[in-house]
Amino acid sequence: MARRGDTIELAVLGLLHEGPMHGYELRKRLNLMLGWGRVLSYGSLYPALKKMLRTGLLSEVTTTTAVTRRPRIVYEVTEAGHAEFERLMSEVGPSAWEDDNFDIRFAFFGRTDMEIRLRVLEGRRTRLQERLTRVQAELERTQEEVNRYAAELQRHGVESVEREVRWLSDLIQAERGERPASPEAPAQS
Amino acid sequence: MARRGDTIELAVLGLLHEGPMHGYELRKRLNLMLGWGRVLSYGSLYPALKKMLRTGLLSEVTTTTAVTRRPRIVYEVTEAGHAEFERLMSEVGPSAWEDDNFDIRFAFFGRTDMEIRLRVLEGRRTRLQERLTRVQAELERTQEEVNRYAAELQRHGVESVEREVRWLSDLIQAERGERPASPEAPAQS
DNA sequence: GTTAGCATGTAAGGAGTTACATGATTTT
DNA sequence: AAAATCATGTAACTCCTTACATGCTAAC
Repeated sequence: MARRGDTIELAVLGLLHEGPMHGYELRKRLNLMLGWGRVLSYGSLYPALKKMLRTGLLSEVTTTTAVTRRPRIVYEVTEAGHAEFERLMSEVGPSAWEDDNFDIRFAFFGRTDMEIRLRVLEGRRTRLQERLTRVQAELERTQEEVNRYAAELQRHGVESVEREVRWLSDLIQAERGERPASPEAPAQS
Repeated sequence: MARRGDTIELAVLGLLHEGPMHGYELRKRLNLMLGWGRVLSYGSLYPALKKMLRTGLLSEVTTTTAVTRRPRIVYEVTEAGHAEFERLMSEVGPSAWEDDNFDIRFAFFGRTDMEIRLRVLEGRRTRLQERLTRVQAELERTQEEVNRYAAELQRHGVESVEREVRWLSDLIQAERGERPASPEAPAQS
């Protein structure tokens, strides 16, 4: 099962699919990718890369091409790495719905089946809708709210989540429209 | 200076202002408050409360009222706690702009000056606009983007941030309109 | 030739989660 | 009387950041 911290691993495997890279560049691309607020530090990237070398998901590229370059370590994905990438991308459980995990997974959607994509999108949508229901119920219960600002924050929060739900719905429809969907339409999981 | 982890402290001080509470209830209210995804565990709340007792920000309420109740520990804010709350709320540096910190601060805006409110709102808006500019610049530079899904994610992200910027702008205008603003209008910090 | 940026790492520590441990009280 | 929920805590562990340490290369 995918633990929370597999996010970096998945991102690295996905990025390296586009071609071998060294750590410094990986960090830049990564920060752009999951870059809404979060910035990944060297202190967590490099150890992660080393671990992935140890566990055989990555291998060092033997720098045959240019001898003039300084000693930087270029990584590429191994067979085992590809397998792991596919295993992680096929996870459709809660770990795929958390914010960071979802974003990474989504970015690499092009390399999964439509069935998986739909399950992840629907899973996240359901999760968000549950949150919405719970918060709105709670809001009614505690309408003692004398606090204008707290109320405004809640309102804006609800609106943002509702917006994301609509976004997900559009994406789901688009996925379904793409191909006429298989005979046994997978509407409910 | 407010470190990242002062978030719980600020939230607890702010919530207890409404009246004494015990840990279990604080957690429920807290989770509702910063509850978009994050859930605070006992393992971090109780140690935090103990620490705040030690440092004198909170005191245990001597349960004079009901003797029938079971042994639960009710906390209230001390003088020092009130002072610390106000100190934290007056911080207008980067720590006030981070997502979680901002939300908590915003929820307690009713207990600060308009000047502080404006500075925090404007600070966050500026921060978001910077991010936006950086990401959009980066998007133009790397338009090699063959990846539909990654591009869609970026688009949605940009839109969300733009929406929050508009929200902040509305709030800032509302703050300014509330009172006709002081003679020396504080338009720029 | 010295500053700025590329590039890789390690050590210490912060902040919080999970899992464990315990017991009282209310509900069924 | 059992089960659910209220209520408080601790220990171990995870993930990550900050700060430190190092050295190469390009630009000025």
